[in-house]
Amino acid sequence: MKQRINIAELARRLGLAVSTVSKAINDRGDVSDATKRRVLEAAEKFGFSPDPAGRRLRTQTSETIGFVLSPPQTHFAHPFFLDLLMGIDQGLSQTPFQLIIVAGRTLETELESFRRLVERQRVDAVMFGRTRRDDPRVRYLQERNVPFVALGRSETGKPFPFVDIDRTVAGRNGTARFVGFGHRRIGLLSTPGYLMISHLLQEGYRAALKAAKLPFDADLVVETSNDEEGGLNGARQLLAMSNPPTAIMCGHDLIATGAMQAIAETGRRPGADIPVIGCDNHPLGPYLNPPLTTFSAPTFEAGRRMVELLLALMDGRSPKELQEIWSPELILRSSHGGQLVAANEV
Amino acid sequence: MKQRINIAELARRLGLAVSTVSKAINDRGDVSDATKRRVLEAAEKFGFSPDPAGRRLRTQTSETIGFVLSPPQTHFAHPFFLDLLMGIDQGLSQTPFQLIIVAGRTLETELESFRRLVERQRVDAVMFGRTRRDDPRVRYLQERNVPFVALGRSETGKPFPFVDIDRTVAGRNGTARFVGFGHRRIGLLSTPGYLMISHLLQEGYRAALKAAKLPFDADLVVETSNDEEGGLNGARQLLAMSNPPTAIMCGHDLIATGAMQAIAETGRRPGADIPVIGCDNHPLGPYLNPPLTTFSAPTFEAGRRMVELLLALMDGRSPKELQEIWSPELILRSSHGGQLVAANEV
DNA sequence: GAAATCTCCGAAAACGATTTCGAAAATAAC
DNA sequence: GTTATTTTCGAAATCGTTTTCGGAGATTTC
Repeated sequence: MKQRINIAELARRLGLAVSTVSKAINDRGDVSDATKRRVLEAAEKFGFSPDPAGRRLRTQTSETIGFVLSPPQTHFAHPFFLDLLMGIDQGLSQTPFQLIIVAGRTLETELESFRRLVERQRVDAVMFGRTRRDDPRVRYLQERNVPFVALGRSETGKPFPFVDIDRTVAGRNGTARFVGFGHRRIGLLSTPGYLMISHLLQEGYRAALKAAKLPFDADLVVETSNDEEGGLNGARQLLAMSNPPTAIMCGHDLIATGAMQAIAETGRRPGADIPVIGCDNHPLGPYLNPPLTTFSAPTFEAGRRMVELLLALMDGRSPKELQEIWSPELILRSSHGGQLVAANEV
Repeated sequence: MKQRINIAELARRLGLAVSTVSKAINDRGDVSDATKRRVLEAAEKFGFSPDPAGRRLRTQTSETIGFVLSPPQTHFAHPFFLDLLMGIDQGLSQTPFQLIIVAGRTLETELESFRRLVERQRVDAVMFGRTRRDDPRVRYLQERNVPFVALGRSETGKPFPFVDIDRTVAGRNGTARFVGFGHRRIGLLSTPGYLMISHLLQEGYRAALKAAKLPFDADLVVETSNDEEGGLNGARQLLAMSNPPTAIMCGHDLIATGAMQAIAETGRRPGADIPVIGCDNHPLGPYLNPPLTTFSAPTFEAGRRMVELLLALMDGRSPKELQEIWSPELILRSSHGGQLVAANEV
């Protein structure tokens, strides 16, 4: 292990005072350009960089932000989140902040993860996703006054910064597209409605039905887990109805994947016989059978933007002006069914 | 923001000395059970927990370990790594260590990420994956004497701890299975051979050929990028040969996905006409067309185990006894082709 | 050329914990 | 009851940095 040098030693070698060296390195005023240069060069030469422990102690800032992976993400599943992480990291790389991640184990202990993060580890800020309509995490963080930004909005508490990829437009436009193709009974496979994205998806779905003056049938929407298995089971349930849907809108590509499987099980062709649309543009979507029509989800960009919003927030900007809702775009492949009616989307 | 209390204030309220409180909290000897209990209760009551900044400064340990995501992982792709991360986090959750992750941007700046992590951020240890035959990261970390454990072995430097999911057996058993079905020209779609996993895969492939007394044809192995597109292009190249392979072994399920696409493009049926086997048990494998035969990759468990190895290493155990090679298991679905010869795997 | 004003630099005080080492109190030994 | 030994506690040093504030020395102003 190479010998490490501290600021006092560096000052000694330079014949300067510690304070001067510190100011030079942190570019605070009160030090001439000449000595600043001299210090910087020496720091480079001797491989000095301030020990974060000392700095943190003095400045009372950890220069870390915490990210909590929500419980249902455990085990495989969503490339989505990896992409989000990469975006966040990308954004953070321009700042002095470090990203520390922890995975919430279960829904019950999830808040505990937040507490550990802010009360023990003392991160400067927090990020998370999978917001819920009523979200205890939002309440907790606002109560303790810790800066945070979420992926997704919520109905909880005072305004907070977020980036939200709007599931309403996915629900509305997807459903409307089916309507345009002449479908009158459209199934919706969604994750539980307490999740914000699911709630919004269902809202969009209803809005599209209403616009088309179609009745809402509660039996046509089933809430499942956000994975292939959920899609499989949910679609089986829909298809077993006496009056089954003729098209299925899904809250996620993984759900759509399972749904197409279920459709194939009944001897019908997913896409051609029963069209399906998913959400979030899973990378393997184009390789499914048939290739999956879906809605875009620029997760990487969202992550990067979340960092910007967080920085702005910590810089004193008002949360209200730090809320962004992004519209996903329809990505047409072929699972959405025939080209009967060409362009009829809302 | 709730008022935070420090150890001095807690000691004052208890009528004890700071040192006593500290010892009680860290369970160092030299303090009676009675006062220890008293201190612990008071800490709980007043919501005190030691400021990590102070502790780190004094103990000269950061209690963080860094994980570097390798560059090619950027943008979507591998659920693999998320799973690994979850495993690592799971393992770490029993320890005082925090996980901080950074994403190496490009191969050139990757070492820079390591340097920042150990020289500036001063993590106590490091983890990474995607080892290479000649791996500068290994060299750097060993040189600086920082504890680390890798996912995958390497040919670089002195022994170090790792968990390796053995690609040799995937290459050998996959190829052997094709041989058992009577194939004599077997294609191999691998990632570049400087990656350890690819090198091992190719070794396994050659071993199987040798065992079956089949000639090795360099034209039959093509190195591509580790994603769907790589598989697509690689398989196109193989199929365009004057004497194309009749079966294709792939270094990853994503590659296999692209390969099956390429096969379908030529009007042949992947699986039935040209069988394909992948690696790493991608969660969507069962939903591909046809369902993908692959090799298991218990990434979550590997992550958890890596943490245990790391802890053992930091506890003074010799690196040599902290190396584990796990054999992946064949997961039969149907893309490996006909049941011509029933059970003929090695 | 003296006074006023700027520029730089340095001494010392935090920040909050852990750890060493010596002292006091409690217990044991005789 | 005195001494020896063990147990329990406390004072102070230390980790490495940033920041405040005062004081030289250089520069300008009249």
